[in-house]
Amino acid sequence: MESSKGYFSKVYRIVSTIPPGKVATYGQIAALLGDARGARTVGWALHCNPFPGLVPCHRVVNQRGELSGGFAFGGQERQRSLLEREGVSFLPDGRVDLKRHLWRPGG
DNA sequence: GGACTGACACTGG
DNA sequence: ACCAGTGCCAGTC
Repeated sequence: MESSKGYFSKVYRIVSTIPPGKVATYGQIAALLGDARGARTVGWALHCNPFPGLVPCHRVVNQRGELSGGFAFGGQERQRSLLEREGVSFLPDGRVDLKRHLWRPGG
């Protein structure tokens, strides 16, 4: 974990702290890292996600509640299925209801 | 050291 | 609320 890429490891750690049934935005994770402007780097770190299963990247969505592309876990449907199984609700638009499932650190 | 890339966020219209 | 443009950061070539 604590490899040369400390930044990445931090991302994986924070993402792994996201409880089931909740979703966090890249900006939120970046803010926890201390770099609210590093939202892009966070997404990239998840792309490099060397530990799928250990890092629930499927719980990480963008500010709009949209899931990642179709290359994440084998398709958006795969990601959506995982979230639905955890109790996450989806809007008719296919987006996550951040109003109900937005992860609140400390809350 | 410089340039390009990438699963984003913010601001303005 | 949405779309388009801009800025940020770390990693790789």
